[in-house]
Amino acid sequence: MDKRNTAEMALELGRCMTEMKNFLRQHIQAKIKEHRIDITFEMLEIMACLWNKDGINQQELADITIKDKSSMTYLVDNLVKRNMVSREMDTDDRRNNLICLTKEGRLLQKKLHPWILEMYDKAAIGSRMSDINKSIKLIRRMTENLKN
Amino acid sequence: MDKRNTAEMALELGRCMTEMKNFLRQHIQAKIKEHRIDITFEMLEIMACLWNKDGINQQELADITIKDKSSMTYLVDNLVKRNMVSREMDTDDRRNNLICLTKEGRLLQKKLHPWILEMYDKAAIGSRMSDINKSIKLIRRMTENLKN
DNA sequence: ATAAAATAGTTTGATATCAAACTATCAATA
DNA sequence: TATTGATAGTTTGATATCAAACTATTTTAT
Repeated sequence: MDKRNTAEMALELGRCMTEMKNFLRQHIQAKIKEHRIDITFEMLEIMACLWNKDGINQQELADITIKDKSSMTYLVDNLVKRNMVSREMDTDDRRNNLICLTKEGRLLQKKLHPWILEMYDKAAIGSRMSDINKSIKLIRRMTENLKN
Repeated sequence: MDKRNTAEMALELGRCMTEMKNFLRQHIQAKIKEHRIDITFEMLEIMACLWNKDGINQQELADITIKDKSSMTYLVDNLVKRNMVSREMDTDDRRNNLICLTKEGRLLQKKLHPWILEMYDKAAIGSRMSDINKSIKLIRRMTENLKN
């Protein structure tokens, strides 16, 4: 596909990114189903953050996952219902809900986290770290450009 | 942000991509509001396809925009309500709905399309076409890896 | 010290997405 | 030509997103 100018290429880049995310989503959904786990892809995104760093607040989770804070209320509600996390009051700043993994939440990590990393590894096959890094920088610059 | 392995970098890449898309979305939404136009970002994605090639069917639109075909039914319904497009029966293959721009749809193109391209141009400032192309290839390879 | 601004979270209603089941039409083939 | 499979589109119900208005708390500035 030959694009004539940078605008068209940026558009094509956006398309690829969406396509990749969709495939990733489908794969992970399939794996979740295969493991008979009652959770969605979006909830799993939250869990993955917590496996990395437990006990952070909803806003931080929203920033990391690039989601709206009202979506976060919704998703955390659902994770609480599934006994994966609990909301703990932050005594230092009472505006915060600290989201903490339950025992069940950590159990899920053992089951799924290695597999998720493996999936990303698979995606990255044949790509040099320096090249991935360049792409990250490129996209970050584009985002910055849009901000101004 | 220093990542230790390719899996983490692929993850970070995904994050950047989502972030960029969100910013783009916000900018475009703001512009739509400024112009007092009754349309959403998602509907505009469809319109942009049609400005490029009019009279294609819903499945093709879904493939280009990476959307579900049921989402397409929904979005085209809404564009028809707004008099931006019409559904025309394809006499060669009666399974197809050919989606055609109305006069109003083409009028919107004059108003918004140059501005949208300008927005992508702005995003691409400071990036070489060859670099954008490398990123596209990288992401396409990752998607291919996931397929197998 | 207090008023104003910023931040975290919730709620609401509109919009969009997704998967799965369904209808209608076309294509392949035996 | 009759059956089977593939494709385009719709419908449904569950899920997720988004913006905007709102409450509660904390921070900043006067």
